[in-house]
Amino acid sequence: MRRQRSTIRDVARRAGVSATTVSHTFSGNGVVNPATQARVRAAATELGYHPDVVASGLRRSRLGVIGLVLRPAVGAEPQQIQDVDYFPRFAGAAALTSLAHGYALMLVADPTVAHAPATAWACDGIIVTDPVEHDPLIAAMRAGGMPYTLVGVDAADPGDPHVVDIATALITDRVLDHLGERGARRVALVVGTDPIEWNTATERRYRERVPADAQIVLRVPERVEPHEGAAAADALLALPTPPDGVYCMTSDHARALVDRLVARGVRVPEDVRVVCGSDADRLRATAPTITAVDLQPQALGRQAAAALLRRLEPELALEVPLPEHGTLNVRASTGG
Amino acid sequence: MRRQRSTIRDVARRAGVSATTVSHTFSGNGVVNPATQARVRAAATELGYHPDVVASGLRRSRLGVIGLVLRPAVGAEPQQIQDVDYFPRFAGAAALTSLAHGYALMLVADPTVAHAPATAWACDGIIVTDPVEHDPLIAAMRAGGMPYTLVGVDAADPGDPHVVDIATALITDRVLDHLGERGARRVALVVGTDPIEWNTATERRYRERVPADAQIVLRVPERVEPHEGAAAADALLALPTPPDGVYCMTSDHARALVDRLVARGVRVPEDVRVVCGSDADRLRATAPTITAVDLQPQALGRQAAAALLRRLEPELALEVPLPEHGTLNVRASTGG
DNA sequence: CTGAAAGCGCTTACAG
DNA sequence: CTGAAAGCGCTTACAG
Repeated sequence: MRRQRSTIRDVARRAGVSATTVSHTFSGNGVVNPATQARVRAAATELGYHPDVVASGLRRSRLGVIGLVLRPAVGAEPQQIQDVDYFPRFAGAAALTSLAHGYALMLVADPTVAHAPATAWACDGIIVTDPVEHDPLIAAMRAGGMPYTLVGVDAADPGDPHVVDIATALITDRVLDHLGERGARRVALVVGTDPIEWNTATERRYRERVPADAQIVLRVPERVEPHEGAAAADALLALPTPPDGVYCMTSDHARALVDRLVARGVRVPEDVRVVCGSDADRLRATAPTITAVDLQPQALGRQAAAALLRRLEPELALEVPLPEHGTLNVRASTGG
Repeated sequence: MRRQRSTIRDVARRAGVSATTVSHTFSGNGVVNPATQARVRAAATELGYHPDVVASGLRRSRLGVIGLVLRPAVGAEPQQIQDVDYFPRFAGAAALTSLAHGYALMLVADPTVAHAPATAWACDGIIVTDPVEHDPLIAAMRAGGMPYTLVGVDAADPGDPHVVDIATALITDRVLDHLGERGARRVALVVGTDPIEWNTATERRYRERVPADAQIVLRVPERVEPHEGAAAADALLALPTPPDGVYCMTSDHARALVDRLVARGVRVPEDVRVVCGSDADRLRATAPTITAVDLQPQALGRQAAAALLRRLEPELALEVPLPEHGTLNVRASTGG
């Protein structure tokens, strides 16, 4: 859709020089007589010339674009975007960090998905949140020599250094500690099924901390009707010894779960304390409000962009603040 | 940073055909014998070949990228991003709508800003939120033949059809009506100074609705220390007849303003009712919570992406839900 | 300091 | 149905 834009040759002709000289003038490479430069710049201004980033990107193999793969939003319908709280904040912060260093941030579809627009490969590096176990995208990026940064570790390759820490074990500790402090003696875990660190490492830590005979783990797929959270509540209440605390990872499940508990006459937090693993509007919008982990999406977005920028431009000195992992927004569902 | 990727010629050589045939196979243009196609695809798979989007973009003048200029976040430091609530949600929704139709969404710097990465021009069309009066970016896009969609109207050119309606007058009416219902008889407007529709059309409507001798308008720049909101509170209280209602556009000003009112012993909402023009976390996070306009950023993001996609691909049949303009999140600052 | 020429990887008339 | 060739707009050795 670009069209009648003028090219480097138009400028060269108008300034009475070669395309090389125009290129040198704008890129700063080579040496150009200041007077000549002035002529070139004048001609460019008159013609409204901008160097074509696509052409130069093709030539130099450097586009000035960072790709961001938001998983599992990919492939989902716009209406289905899960974490309205997490993903947009993450992306916004990553974008601003990138822009501040001369890179645009492009939200791309997972290129390993069928029929994905190939645009995904038109970037200098890719941020992936969140990598899944044995991620085909990671394999493809490695094979293609595409620099990347992962937010959360690929369980199949914990040694990969290009990972931004999401501190899942620490967060799990904080949540279990908090539930314990608020009087929970028997805590159930309601966890998603996407094979991402956030799920798998949470369950692993839970099983390390909770005695085997007291473990209650319910796995509920992320992309189901919200009332599955209600079904989880029913399942927990149907146990011989129901839990008096629940750590529920996703916000829509947590909301539905708490609402069902209340509807069935269970007192929250007196009978059951609940913490959600990801903060969201719906947790604070209606009563009882639900205590949640602040995953610090903006801090993580900055971290991820900075990590990738350091890979792309090693000479860049980038300082970004660390996330305050394990921050809890304490609300009514744990007594305050 | 792309590197040892294989090219169309590698595939052609391996499959024993010409580059033309490979191109035809992947693009669907031209006619290729199915058996030949199979050979080509096999060779491509073995080599891990992906068509290079940059090269094809250069040739076809179509990249599959929609640009998004977030103004006035541009040029601001990452830490300064104003509307953590609005912009990320808008961008997230626009991105998903674009992806669903084969376009990536790229967050770009305002290309009219000095030293902006030229990447901004490497897209098929641009969404601008929010255009400023006499926007140089709009002029540049028109001159360059870049398709665009504006979110909010450029006051200098109200006839431009490529605008997503943000319904500022209607929203102003709803806010003033609400303040009136809650007992405000004398409403002040605290408005930003960026020359965008959101500010200018709000003030215009306010002046249409409020008798001239009762108008109180304070203009406070958007990008100042938050305590300027407190200064606005002081200024209002210093008036001979202080207002009993305030419509304050930005959330950080509104938060500081309300906190100062309370600190000075003014009762909110009994003495002064306050509505904020843009919802944000800080309005609902601490007491007194503040009533706010839900600007429907996600609906607007979808609208904007859809409008631009229709321009880029006229044959596309795109249905996206309309925003529910004028929705208020009613909170303590107007009595509940 | 300046320019002619080759080439980045692809697409597209055009000829066969 | 297939391929040779030109060209998208730029950059970069290289020669002068």
